[in-house]
Amino acid sequence: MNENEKIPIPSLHRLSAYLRQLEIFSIRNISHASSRPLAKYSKVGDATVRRDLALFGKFGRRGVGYEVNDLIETLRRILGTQQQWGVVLIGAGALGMALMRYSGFTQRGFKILAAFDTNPYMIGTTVEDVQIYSLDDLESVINKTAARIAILATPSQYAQKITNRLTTAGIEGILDFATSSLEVPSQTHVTYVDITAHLEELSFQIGGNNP
Amino acid sequence: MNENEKIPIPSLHRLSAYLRQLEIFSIRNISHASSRPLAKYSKVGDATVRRDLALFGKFGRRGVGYEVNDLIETLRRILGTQQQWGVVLIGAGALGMALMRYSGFTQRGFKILAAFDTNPYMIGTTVEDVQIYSLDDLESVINKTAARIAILATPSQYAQKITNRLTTAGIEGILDFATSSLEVPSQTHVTYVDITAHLEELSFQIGGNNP
DNA sequence: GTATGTGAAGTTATTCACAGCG
DNA sequence: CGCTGTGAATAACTTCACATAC
Repeated sequence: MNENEKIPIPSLHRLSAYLRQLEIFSIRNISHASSRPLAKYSKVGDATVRRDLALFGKFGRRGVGYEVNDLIETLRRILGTQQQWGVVLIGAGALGMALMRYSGFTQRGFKILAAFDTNPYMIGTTVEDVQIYSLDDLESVINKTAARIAILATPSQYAQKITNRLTTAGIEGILDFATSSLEVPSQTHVTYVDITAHLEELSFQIGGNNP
Repeated sequence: MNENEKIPIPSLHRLSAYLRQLEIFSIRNISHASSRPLAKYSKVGDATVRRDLALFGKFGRRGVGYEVNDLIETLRRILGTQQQWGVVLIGAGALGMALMRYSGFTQRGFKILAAFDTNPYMIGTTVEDVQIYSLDDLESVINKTAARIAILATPSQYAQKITNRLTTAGIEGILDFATSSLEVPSQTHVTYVDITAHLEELSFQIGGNNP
């Protein structure tokens, strides 16, 4: 309801989960969904779904639920993905390639505008219409493309130096696949994808149940 | 301290973060670390680091801090990654390729023993010593290799059916890159990596600061 | 009848603050 | 004196439960 209220991070992540689920409902031509089915896929109660949405407004109808396509639009507006975000990808190795080949980003509001690498055999080539530039051209290409988000898919040891260049060049958000924590100016946002940490979570949980 | 106490998931994830940081300290030959530097890289206070570790025991020395290599060993024992876990990879597309080529898993206790795909041109080939099998052979290879963890890197629409086969075949933990939520037996553990959700988090945070 | 939106209650997680040990 | 380990306090998050609207 109050747009300026502070949003709990767990709520924010669940909004993405609701959106994924709603997109599936939409494809199946399901026109309405109540909080119960939306909750089912997020390991929370239905009250939490309603509470999460209530952080931003009243979108449901009592006795009916939420209109699927409306709520999709609303969530995209909340998350800011009704507009298309320009993204640059640093590192065109195996992971970078996988990201360029994944078409889901574009559908969801994120367009990879350019990729960068230091491998001279790659520079100048394109992958899925994404041109690979020399890392030397990082600043100029960011400037030209007006990209605001960067995905870091480089070896960890280069991550901090590249991050410094990215923030100086005006990048406002960084998604980091490297495992070391980055230092950034306070106005820059960073989020981490640590696949190993997820595997460790599984290892712990499996181990704990097998004493 | 109490091994059977329930561990908060956020604490568990931070243990992985501490471990990453300690591995870096170890490489730099830093022998001791106090809770402060470990906290610095996890956006929490130093008391939280001590609290997280206290869930499992007393590992520090007052006035000194924690012995880096000892704590690495302790965290690996807690997380269960002193042993090597056998992992199967479902889907040898761009993402699966990237995962096979990433050497960090093996160093951290996770060994990809086999990969599966439906593409006949890939079946029978190997990538980084990992053999790619037909999806038809899923059960027999899981049985032969005794893998306990699976990584799902297939298109979303196949994820649930494959998951059913995985759990029947005895897989105990699943790391899912697909975006739809999986139904699994209660004893099976699942964790999700949703890259789009991370980008949406950035979009929200950048948008919120630029009204 | 059904399902939202929300005060109140309950639960879980984090931080404070300091005694106590090296 | 520095830093851990932890009881007590605080903050954050989730769920309950129900009045309210369709």
